[in-house]
Amino acid sequence: MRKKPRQARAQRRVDDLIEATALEIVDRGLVETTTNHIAERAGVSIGSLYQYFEGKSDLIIALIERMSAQILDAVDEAAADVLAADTRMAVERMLEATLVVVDRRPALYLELMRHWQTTGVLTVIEALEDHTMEVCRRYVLRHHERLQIEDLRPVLFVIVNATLFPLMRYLGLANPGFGRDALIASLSDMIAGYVDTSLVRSAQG
Amino acid sequence: MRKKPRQARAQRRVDDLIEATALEIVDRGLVETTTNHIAERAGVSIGSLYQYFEGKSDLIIALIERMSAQILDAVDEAAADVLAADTRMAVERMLEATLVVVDRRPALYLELMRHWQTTGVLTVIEALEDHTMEVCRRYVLRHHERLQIEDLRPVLFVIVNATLFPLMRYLGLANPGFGRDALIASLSDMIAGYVDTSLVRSAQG
DNA sequence: CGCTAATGTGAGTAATTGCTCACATTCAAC
DNA sequence: GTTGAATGTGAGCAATTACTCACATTAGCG
Repeated sequence: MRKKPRQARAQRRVDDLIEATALEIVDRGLVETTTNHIAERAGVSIGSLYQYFEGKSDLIIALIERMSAQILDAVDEAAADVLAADTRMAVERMLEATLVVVDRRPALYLELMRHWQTTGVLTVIEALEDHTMEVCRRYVLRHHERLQIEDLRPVLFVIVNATLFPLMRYLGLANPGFGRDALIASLSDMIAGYVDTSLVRSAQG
Repeated sequence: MRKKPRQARAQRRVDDLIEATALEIVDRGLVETTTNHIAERAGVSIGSLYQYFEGKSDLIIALIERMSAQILDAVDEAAADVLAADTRMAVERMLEATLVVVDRRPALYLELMRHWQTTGVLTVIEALEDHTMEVCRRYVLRHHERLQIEDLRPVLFVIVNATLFPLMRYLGLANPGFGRDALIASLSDMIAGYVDTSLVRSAQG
């Protein structure tokens, strides 16, 4: 951000610009969204936009940071309830908690996820990934007697990404052919089966 | 494609343009790649480019179709060898076969995968997804006595996407922190655990 | 009020894009 | 060789982009 707003009026401008960014992204798509359009939609002159933001990606980063904070909160809240549960229930609860947040602005989350490799989006995704891995790590350590895993890194990587990406891919499907519950059930089965069976087995062998 | 090349010279032009598209994508990135740059790199005038291609996305589609054909061949070849094997081995072999193809032009595959939601890329991804699902379906049917699954659709969806995306995410990491073998092993464990344990169990229950 | 800093404006610039079209060259069949 | 179709050229147009800057307005404070 270029300059911090010192008056309430300026803070409102900044908020309006970020909200307009969200609206434009939903309507036009991330790539076609331009600074001029954002300013117009926010009812702000293009000059003011450049007073507070470096440019398009700066605006997008500000937007995503707000959104990811919501997801992180939801994940943490769910994690607290779930640390003692069995693996399948834990995964299911975490997925559902995430989807509650996403459901508030599904089109926006979807369009951003479509371009998850864009600078800015990726940074926040990685933070989310790290955070989720940390939650998983805590879960595994809590259940260390049951779950004995030599190298956690690839395991956590697979668990997080094998959940996150099918989920977002599903959300992008116009005609999935099966319900969201079936997806969550399948994912939970898979992760639980992986953690509870393969890992213990490979730790024994 | 706008007009089909009738002479050998024109066919060479078309090939050069597609190859130049690949080179430009690797050097500049998919978004920054422009028709003018592609034409210049191919040593072809921009006018000729528009004689054979509608525009940028048309070129990209042509490129990706060539690439996906290679992967589909590799998948089919591996599938034939693997239908009788146990689940873990089957998954491992399929992943390795895919990676052999990707390793021929890793930067190109990576950059395209980064933008997998782009029109054109997505179409080919979906074809690849469908094809892989069909291979999985054949595997499950072959082992129907061992694997009894009620609704295959969500299961196959999860299997394919939980494998494909972590794999491509891994390839995009500058500093993964663990080896490719560890990734393949983890993914194979997960899928095998899912198919061999959870599914059979849920079919019994 | 009067004054300064903060805030706001939007026409305009420079750069880049996709793409066309009038024209030049080459091929292949006769 | 002639002729017509296929192929090739690239200057340049129209549209769009990010972004600037000279100037106007407003807030806050004595």
